[in-house]
Amino acid sequence: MEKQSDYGPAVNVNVKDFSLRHTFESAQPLTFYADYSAEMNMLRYASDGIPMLVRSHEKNGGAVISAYGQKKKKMAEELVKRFRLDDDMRSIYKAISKDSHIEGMIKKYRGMRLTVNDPWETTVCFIISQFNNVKRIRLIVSNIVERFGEQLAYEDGTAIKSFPESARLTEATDNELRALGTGFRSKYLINAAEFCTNNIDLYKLPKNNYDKLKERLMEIDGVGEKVADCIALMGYGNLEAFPTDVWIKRTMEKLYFDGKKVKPRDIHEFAKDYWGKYAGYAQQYLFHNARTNKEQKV
DNA sequence: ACCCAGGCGGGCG
DNA sequence: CGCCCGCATGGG
Repeated sequence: MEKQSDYGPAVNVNVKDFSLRHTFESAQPLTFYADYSAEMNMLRYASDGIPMLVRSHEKNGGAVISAYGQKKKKMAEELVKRFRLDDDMRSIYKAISKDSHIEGMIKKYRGMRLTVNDPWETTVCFIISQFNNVKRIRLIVSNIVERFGEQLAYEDGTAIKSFPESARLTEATDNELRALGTGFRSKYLINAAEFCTNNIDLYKLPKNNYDKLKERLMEIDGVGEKVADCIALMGYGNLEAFPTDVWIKRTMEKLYFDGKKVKPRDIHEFAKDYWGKYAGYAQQYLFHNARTNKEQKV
């Protein structure tokens, strides 16, 4: 590893309540393919054509986030948007701290942020996520970036690839995608690439209208209720979304339904009443806690 | 060997 | 509508 300064000039952002490690480990789109070093607390990825190296120095409840790359202003904007640095975590924590369960999780994973990712990138990631596990999702998404991503370079020439746009993936064949490990999801990806390139503009969807946004996203092949919730939350930043996967279902039944089996619809209804406009944040803490406590490496 | 993983679409009643 | 099934793949 060369010196960080070889990657380009630095821009620094000061925030409270930020943990790069907890954010990376909580399995969100960027973290499926970005290169993270726990030792350095550092993330490498390219966003919107800009190669970035992000380091976070965290102490006493605050953090200095530094990005090294070639466009300081763009990088600062990227950091604020991607990691939701404008969120006042104190007030969000206060709003969702409805019981000792959530309080404990906030204490354990304080600083874990939701991320806001490119809508198309998020769509691909969560189509791949279905009937799959996080380790394999990381492998498959990384394979797609390596195979179809645009080749870019840091200031010192170090190579990095960006997430491929939908038009690029319309050129992919079923066999090529299956070779990357996508399995039965390959046809969803092919249909989604075509649809998102020619039939729907993901960048003009009503991101603040939760019901309408989900309805439009579910027009995409391979996108159902749960994946649409993930895209709404992590692709559009709609915090009302409460993705209910197997982990959330289990932990919600255990903590809030007296161990009884309930349907996702009941969980959604509960979450909306209980956590309201910040339900999505509660979900991410519940999800990460459930996975971490099971010590599942998958 | 068997079970599970950030589910979905299609078919049937 | 609700329910049930098959689906690729690798790790525990």
